[in-house]
Amino acid sequence: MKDGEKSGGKAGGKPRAQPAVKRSRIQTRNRKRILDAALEVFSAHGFRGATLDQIAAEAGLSKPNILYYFDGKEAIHVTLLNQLMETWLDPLEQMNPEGEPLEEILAYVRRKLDMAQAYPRESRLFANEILQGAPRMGPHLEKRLKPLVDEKAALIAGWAAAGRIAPVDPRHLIFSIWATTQHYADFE
Amino acid sequence: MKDGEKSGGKAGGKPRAQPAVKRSRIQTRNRKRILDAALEVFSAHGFRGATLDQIAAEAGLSKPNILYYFDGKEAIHVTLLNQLMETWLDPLEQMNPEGEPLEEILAYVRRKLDMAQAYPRESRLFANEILQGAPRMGPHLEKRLKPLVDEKAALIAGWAAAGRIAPVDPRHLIFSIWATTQHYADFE
DNA sequence: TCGCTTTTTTACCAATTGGTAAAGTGACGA
DNA sequence: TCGTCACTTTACCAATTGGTAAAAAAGCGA
Repeated sequence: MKDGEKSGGKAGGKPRAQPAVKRSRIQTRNRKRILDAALEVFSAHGFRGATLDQIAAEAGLSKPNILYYFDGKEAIHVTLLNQLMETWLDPLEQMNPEGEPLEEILAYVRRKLDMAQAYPRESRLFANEILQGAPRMGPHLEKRLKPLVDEKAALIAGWAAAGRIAPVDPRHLIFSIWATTQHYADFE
Repeated sequence: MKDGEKSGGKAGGKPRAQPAVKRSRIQTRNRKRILDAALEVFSAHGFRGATLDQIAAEAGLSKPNILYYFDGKEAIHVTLLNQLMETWLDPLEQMNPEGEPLEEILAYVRRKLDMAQAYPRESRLFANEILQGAPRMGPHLEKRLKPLVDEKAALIAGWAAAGRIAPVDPRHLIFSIWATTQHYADFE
């Protein structure tokens, strides 16, 4: 998982993603600048509240220049979301089926909390997207998040069934951990 | 707490709030329609994502007609927030200092959860506002929310000090209750 | 029914916003 | 040194959006 674009021209035109995504030094640098700026602006104002002008100003580039690197406002947002999805899911992913149940769960909470404090903008970005019903995250939600949650929920359910932890609804547990840690990020 | 406007013309002009807010049947009905529509639209799209046209359509009124009743988009939003603030704070307010500590806290959680499920739009409205840093709620936050939280936090701290409940940071407790219940509303 | 007030509509704006076309600039290999 | 291609800027647009002015249409008390 790295980009988020659907396709692209073949050669002459714009430098969009492609099976073999060769990127010049300038492209790498400017795409990074744009995504950094977009994270700042989107997380502060939400998708609709953010403007390309703000992102451009924050990135130190002109608006048309930004549209040279991305297909549009939505493409920037989608790219950002997809790129951060892995980081976002990582704490849950790391939960180890072989570990000591309670310890694993607490470690997960700790990782989530650390992340929410270390990356409040990323947290807000996701919170905002979820509040709007995740209109630009649908495919990825289904493909990555849901299977992962299913898997870990089954794991926790197994622990509970084996009497190794108190019986809880695993989904509710995961869910309230999200909610709490995310809100700590929201308030900084 | 009822309105949210700052002042208003004296007689002939528009029907804004005033020391003595006499409202005709039509005014009462249409203001209600507008605020209902605004709750729907603002909670779904956030402040900047919502448009007056959407609110007007939802309310079944024309845009200029809406601006006859409210000073502008922001005034509608502020009025809505202030009007719902009491409802919003009510569950916490009801926490009884004389009651059995654990029971009171659990009852509070239950009330919050009930409310989040019964009024998901209101919950989302607040969540959205908080995510943006509560730019249109500042004064009320300070004046109502903060004192109330201070009061109840002190209460919980007292219970903990007296050994009647396990020692916890009261603010964190209140906070995580908010977070969790609110997120249940976000996902419906 | 008349005359006055309240409410609603019609017809507009100016500003903002996402986006484009095309000309210009610069780096770099032949 | 020249041509080519990658990158940037300038100059625009069309659509949307919050908001206004003023005319038209209800309401309504006397």
